[in-house]
Amino acid sequence: MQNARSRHDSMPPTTCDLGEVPGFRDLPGALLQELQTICRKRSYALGQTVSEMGAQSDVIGVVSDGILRMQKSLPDGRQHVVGLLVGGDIYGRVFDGGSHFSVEAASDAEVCAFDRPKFEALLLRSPELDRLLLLNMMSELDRAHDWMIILANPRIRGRLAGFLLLLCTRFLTVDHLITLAGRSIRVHIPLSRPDVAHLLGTRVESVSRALHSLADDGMIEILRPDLVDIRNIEALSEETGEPEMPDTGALARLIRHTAKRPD
Amino acid sequence: MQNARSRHDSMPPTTCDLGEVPGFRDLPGALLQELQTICRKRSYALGQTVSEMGAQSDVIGVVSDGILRMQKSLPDGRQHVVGLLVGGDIYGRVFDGGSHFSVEAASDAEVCAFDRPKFEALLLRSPELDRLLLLNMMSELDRAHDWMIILANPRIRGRLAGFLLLLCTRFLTVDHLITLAGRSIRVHIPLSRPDVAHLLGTRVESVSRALHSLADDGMIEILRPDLVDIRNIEALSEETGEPEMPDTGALARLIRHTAKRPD
DNA sequence: CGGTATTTTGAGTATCGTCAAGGCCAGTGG
DNA sequence: CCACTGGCCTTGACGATACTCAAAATACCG
Repeated sequence: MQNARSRHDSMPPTTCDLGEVPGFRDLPGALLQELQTICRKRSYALGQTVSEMGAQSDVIGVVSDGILRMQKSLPDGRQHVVGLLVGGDIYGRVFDGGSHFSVEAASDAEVCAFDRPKFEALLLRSPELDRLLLLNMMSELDRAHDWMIILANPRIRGRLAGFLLLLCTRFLTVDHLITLAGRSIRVHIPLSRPDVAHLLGTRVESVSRALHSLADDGMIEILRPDLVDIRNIEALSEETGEPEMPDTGALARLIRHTAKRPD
Repeated sequence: MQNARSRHDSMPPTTCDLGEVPGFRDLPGALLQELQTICRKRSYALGQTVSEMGAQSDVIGVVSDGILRMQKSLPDGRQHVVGLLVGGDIYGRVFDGGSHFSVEAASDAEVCAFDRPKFEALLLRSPELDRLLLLNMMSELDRAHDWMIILANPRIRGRLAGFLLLLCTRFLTVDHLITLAGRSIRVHIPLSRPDVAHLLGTRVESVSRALHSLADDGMIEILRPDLVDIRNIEALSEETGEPEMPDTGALARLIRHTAKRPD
């Protein structure tokens, strides 16, 4: 973690192009300009700490590329993942409210970092930015609820199925995490087994077994530990028991996409 | 559900006293006045539907008394609780963002209902109100994360312990849900067994067994199915495995409160 | 007091957690 | 270059836990 260049500057911080970031690109030009002036681009390598839980980092961040993970630090030193952040997502304790989690890079990632006081000042002056933040918060809350429903599945297989489907729907638009390979959906899992296990409330062995169990039933194919092909998304969806899928629309499109090719 | 008076008017709607509601009582007087003029008090009986998931209810609500539950409706008709709302909590799809859940009364409850367009207009003019909403959202998100951690506990006993502790810390300031009886904490569980079971990702039988298991170990005492005394909150806290408790401060105060009386 | 719904208990089975061992891969140092 | 180390993933065996099904007991309501 300290071996290469130190903490925050694997790359020299520069202004970043917010026009590229989903959500921000629709903001009025003048506001965008102003945001540009108070932001610095920062790059993080996989595993680097972006923001500590305890310390008041006084930074508001917007993910511009890659994936970050929110996690709560447990007193015993372990970390518990409570969510993932992708392009356009905002983190940081605005107005000192909530957000008592730390942030780590789940892949090589880039963020736009804002000085908190300046960001808050701008927030008070700009209804558009304020609204963006509010909506962001709301969808974050929605996603947390989706997580809860997945976690509430009594069977590991079901939880894992829900997890995979969540990755599909959430990361469909993002990056190179989801690709369509033939008539199956290729999903990259941006978490290590221990993290997945902890997130799903189980152990690594169970995750491994459940994953291979799904593979044995032909629903998925395991290409690498962190790369699986979904061959039968409908079966996977039924596996969750509760067809309460996040964003059924996107899922439906995916299904049609994969079903379009006969045989 | 339709047997008594119809949907929204068990009591004639009147203006409500926002000065009583936590969070709102600290708002500037002028703003409070303005809020008063666009709100209507509504009363709901236990089990009544406050807000449907699909329908754009065009209402922003603030809980003034009692407990509501947020829940997602599953296609198979069942409902999955994803959170509880108490005095001061805000619900409704502001700016049409997120919040795709329905709301039901978990007890007899009162809410202040705002007309959505008017509320949003006021929101744009008032930084204080906006900030209140944002902070509310953030703490809601935090709580969802707490739920996730509880749900991620591999053992039912642990999940149930976390659930009880969450009730303690969250409802400490609220209503008559938490009372101090002798040197133990009396907790009212505002959910039926099926709801608790579904929320914790298990079955009613397991909930019952886990509850009685905790009782056998002397950590709690079951007075009624929905009323338990916590006799040893520290043991209960350890039971969760992950001392990642929500709001350790309030918990600590509780512990001190119960520990103060020697025998 | 009876009827219904909810909660609890019981028995059997499936699932999952636990412990232990082995394979795979990357980084390290000889 | 290669053995070594450590982390991660997988597999196996066993015991504990939790789910399923069924029935009894309790609470709730008129």
